[in-house]
Amino acid sequence: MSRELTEIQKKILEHLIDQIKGKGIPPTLAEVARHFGYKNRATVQQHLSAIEKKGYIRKNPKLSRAIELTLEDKFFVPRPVLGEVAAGNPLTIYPDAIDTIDLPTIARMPKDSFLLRVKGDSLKDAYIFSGDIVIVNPNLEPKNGQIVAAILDDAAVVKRFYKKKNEIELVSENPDYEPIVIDKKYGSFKIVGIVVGVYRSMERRRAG
Amino acid sequence: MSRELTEIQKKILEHLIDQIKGKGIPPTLAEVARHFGYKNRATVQQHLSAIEKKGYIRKNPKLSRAIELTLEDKFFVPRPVLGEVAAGNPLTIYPDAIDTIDLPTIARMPKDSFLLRVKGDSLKDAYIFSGDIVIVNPNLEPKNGQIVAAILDDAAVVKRFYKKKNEIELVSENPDYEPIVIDKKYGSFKIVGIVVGVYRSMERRRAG
DNA sequence: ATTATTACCATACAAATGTATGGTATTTAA
DNA sequence: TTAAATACCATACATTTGTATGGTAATAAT
Repeated sequence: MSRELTEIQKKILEHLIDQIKGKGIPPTLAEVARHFGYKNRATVQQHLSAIEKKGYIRKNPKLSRAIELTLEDKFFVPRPVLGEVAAGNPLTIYPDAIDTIDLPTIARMPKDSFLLRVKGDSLKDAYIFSGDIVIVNPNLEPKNGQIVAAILDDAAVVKRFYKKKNEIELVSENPDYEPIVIDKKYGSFKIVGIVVGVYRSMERRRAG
Repeated sequence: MSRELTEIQKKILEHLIDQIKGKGIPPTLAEVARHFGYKNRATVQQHLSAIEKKGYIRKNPKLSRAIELTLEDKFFVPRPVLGEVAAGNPLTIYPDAIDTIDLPTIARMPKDSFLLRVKGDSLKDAYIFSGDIVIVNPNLEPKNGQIVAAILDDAAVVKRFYKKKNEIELVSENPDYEPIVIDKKYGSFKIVGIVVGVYRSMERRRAG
C-alpha cells in the first residue's frame, strides 16, 4: 500500500485540516458527507480509514469527532501566505496565495485571519524584519498606535495606525520613512486588519 | 446575574480550554463528567449552560462537542511562562511559572511545549529580543545550527547548538558573547528543547 | 423568612454517531 | 485475465450524545 493519497482523499484531508484548524472542532462523518454531497456516512467512513491507513490521521474508535491529525507530530502545517507586504514602500498585492509556509501547529489561525510576509525594513524598530510572517486579523477595530495592514492604492502596507480629526496617519517605525497621511474620505484606502502577532520560524535561518 | 464564574465553573472552563487547545477537540458532556467524577452528564450540562450564560463559551445546540470558546473573540488566552531565559549570561530558572502572558489564540501550544521569556540581547542578531516569548518544543532532537533552550548549571540559556566530536558548542548570535563549550560527559548540562518559534505580541509596544 | 443560586443526583428520549456488512461500478496493477 | 484498490450506495445496530424534566441539599441574597 502506498503512502500517497488519492485526489479525493486529499480533498477530504484538507477539509479535515480546515475544520480542525479553522473551526476548531473535527467534523463528524455525517458532516463530512454533507459537505461533499455524499448520501451516506459509510462513504466517508471508508475514506477516513484509507487516510488513516496511510498515516495522515488517527482515529479514536467509538468516540465522536475523534479525528487527530498526525501532521501535528511533524509540528508544521502548510499555510498559505496571501501576499507580501511592504513595510517600507508599498508593493502590489497578489490576487492569490503567493506561497505556502510551514506555520507551526502552535499557530492556529483565528477564523478569517491570514498571513502576510513582510518585505523591507521600515518596521525594524518594531522588531519586525523582512521575511517575518505577520498574522493579520481582519475582525478587529484598529486603535491608535496599533500596527495595521492596509491597502493603499492597490498595494499593501504594514504600519502603525493613528486616527486624527480628518486624516489617518500611517507611521513607520523606521525614521527613514515619512509618515503617510490619508484623508478619511479617500476612496482607495482600506484597513485590512490589525497585526495580532509576528511569527518567525527558526528553521531556515543560520548564524551569520 | 454576575459575569463572575464560581470556583467550580472556573475549573470546568479551564478544563475545556485545556482539552480544546491541548488535545484539539472539545470534550463531550460525558467526558467532562468522567474527568470530574460526576455520576451524571446533567451536572455538566448545567454547569455549561451557566458558563454560557456568563458569556465564556458558546454552544451549538444538538451537535456533539460543539463548545466554542468565546475567549477566542478576545483573541488572547492567558498562558503560563515557565521561566525567563538568558540569551546573554545565564539566569537562574524558576521552579514554577513566573508569569502569565496573553498568548493569542492563534498560538496553540503543541503538546508539552512551553514558553520562555527571553532576557538579554545575545540573540539580537537572530532577531530575538529581550521580552520576546520563545516557544520551546522538548520532543525534538536538536540539529546543528538550531536554536535550543538548555539548562547549564541550574540556569537556562537560549543559544544556537553545534555538536562537535567530544563537545557541544553553544553559540550566541551576538559576537559580544563568547561561545560556551561543554564536554559531552558533563553532568549539569541538558538540552531542554528546541526553539520552534518566537512570538511577540504587538499589544503593549508603542512607537518610540 | 423567603427566594435565588449553586451543586449535585436520577431518569428518559429522540437524534446523532461510529461501525459493521454487503453490494455495484470503475479504474489500476500484476 | 484476474485481482486489488477506489469510490460510491444502502441498511442495520448498539452506544453515545445533547437535552429536558424533576428532585434534594446547601449556601447566599433580599
